[in-house]
Amino acid sequence: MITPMKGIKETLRKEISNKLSISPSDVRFDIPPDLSMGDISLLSAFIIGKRESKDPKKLADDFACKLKVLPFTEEVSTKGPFINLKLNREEFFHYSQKTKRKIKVKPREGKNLIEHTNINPNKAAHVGHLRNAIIGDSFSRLLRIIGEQVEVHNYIDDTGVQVADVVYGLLKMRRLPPKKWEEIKEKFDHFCWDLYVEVEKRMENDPEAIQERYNILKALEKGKGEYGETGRRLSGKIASLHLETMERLGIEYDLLAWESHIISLGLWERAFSLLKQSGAIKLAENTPNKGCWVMKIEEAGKEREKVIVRSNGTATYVAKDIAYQMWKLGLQHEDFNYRIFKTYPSGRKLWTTDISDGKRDGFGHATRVYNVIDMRQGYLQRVVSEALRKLGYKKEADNSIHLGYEMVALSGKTARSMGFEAGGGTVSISGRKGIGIKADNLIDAVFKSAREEVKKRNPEIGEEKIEEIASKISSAAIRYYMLKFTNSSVVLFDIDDALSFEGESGPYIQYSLVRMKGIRRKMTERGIITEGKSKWLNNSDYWSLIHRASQLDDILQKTREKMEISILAKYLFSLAQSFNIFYQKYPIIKEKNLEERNLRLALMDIIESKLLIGSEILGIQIPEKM
RNA sequence: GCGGCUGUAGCUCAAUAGGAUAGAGCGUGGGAUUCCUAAUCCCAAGGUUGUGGGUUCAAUUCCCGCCAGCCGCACCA
Repeated sequence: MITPMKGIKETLRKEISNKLSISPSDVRFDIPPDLSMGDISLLSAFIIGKRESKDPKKLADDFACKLKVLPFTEEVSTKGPFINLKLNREEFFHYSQKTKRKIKVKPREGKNLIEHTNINPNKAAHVGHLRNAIIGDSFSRLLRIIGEQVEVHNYIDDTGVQVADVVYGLLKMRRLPPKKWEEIKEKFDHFCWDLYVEVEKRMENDPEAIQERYNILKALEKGKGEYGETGRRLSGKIASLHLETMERLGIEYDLLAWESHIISLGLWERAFSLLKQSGAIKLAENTPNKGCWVMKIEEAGKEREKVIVRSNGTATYVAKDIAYQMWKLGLQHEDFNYRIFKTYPSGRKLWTTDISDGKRDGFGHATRVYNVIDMRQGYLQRVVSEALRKLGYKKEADNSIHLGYEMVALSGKTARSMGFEAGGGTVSISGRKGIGIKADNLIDAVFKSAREEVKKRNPEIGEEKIEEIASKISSAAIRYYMLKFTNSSVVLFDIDDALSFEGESGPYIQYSLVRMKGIRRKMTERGIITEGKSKWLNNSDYWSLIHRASQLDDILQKTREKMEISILAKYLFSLAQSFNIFYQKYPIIKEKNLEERNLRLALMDIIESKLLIGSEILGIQIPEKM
């Protein structure tokens, strides 16, 4: 239940359950549709009435009588079965003022390991990858702001087929070994994007190429020879380019974890023996999977078999994932070495796993692991967690959390504008076919459009400053666009919508905050000084603003619980909107009445504090001017 | 075939654990700037919440059937 001011709600819950002699879980709050009815509504009469088959209206009246005196509360009334509380506005206002920067969500114990991005290091990142990284990054920011321990990992599959394919393309189709890569004029990952499409076409009907790919694949695991070396250079170079792309949107990581290191560490061997020992997997004898090690999975009352180890003895993708998930949760003995990969301008250090050199450090050993992966992987994620359960790690299985979201597809209009076939409907992104919008290109386009806008509005500002502002605006626009949809909704990526700086968008929130800054600046310029304390003046517009602002803590808690950043995004937009409406009606600097002016300023401060907390989580930076 | 998700305004999406009058943005039509930033604000039009039943004081929300769409169900990653 979202109600204003989390702290007050908890006090009320205790008090009410005492006075009515009902269980605290029967004390359920809501917000009345109109604040003239009350500020918080109490739904207990419904719940208890239903359970004890009593008339809820009578119960409500009865309860209301017993609740004459409550903390923070001025008036208790009923409307049918609803019990509505009116808070003492003056008291609430001062409380809000005092606590405007505090976050009252209880941080959970233990370390959260959040793994996101995980892009195959063989070609440029596209808008689908952006959704992943932005959701993962915002969720990390949320937990960190709440005060929890967070470690962000980016797993890099440098031994997979996708890398092998581009190695094939570079060496066999283009004759471009690493030392010739500087001849490539285009951005390297963009070059590989097109090359990958060509390779995929070749692989469709060239058995020799397919055989060669298999040889490359084997070489990648060892990391030796021309193939191994090229693969290492390729994935290293592209992973770095991905990091640069993400940095443009303010996304940073703590650790890069390389699949090749996981393999050479031998995590799978230990997991394999544990799985055999515990009986979690069995050697199939009669089924179609004869000769494979399989795990029985229960799905909708039916038993299915999932192959974990192939009949040729090699481990499948899920198998390696089980082993690695165990490492993340501290269930493996072996550990990597680590060294610093790069230092961000913020001073934050990005580490990388290594095996040959470096030192040991305390990565992993997480209490909770959030794997940010799209929903198509839901089945495999369940298999991983089920494997942990079968190994007896029940708690760890519960803490292996799939933060799933739907994929990004191109809207028909956008797909056609880029020259892709798009019947009437939408078009799925496909790296293989080269269908998609590259992340860099999107960022460039939004940036360019933002720069024009800033220039137009602020002709006096220098080029460098303009670019700084434009980059903040474009980043906010893209991030908000990717965060405003619920996880379960497929994002129909529309380039015009993504380019928009108006309406429900990141720049809208920035604009509101920039205006607030502007008001404060103007006041200083004009030498207008406000007295320390502001007095509460009753006005329902003022009140509804405070009421809305005070919901932030509940929103944060719910966002964490549901792992649904869109809840916070929507709330921040509506809060910014409330301020804009308020501001239109109630000027601040112009206001002659000192008490009114001071109060409006105080309200602005409260809204600003809440918006700043939220913007930090969404990864929206606030420019000086817009 | 089995399983999952989705179906809400012209379009893209919200709607808290079943709550009071289903809300935003875009688009459309009209309006607001001598005044703190018009990337803003105001007004209007726009809905049988896919469909048929059921549960109840109350259903967009829960249950069952049907229709439509998307996604999984590899000895691919």
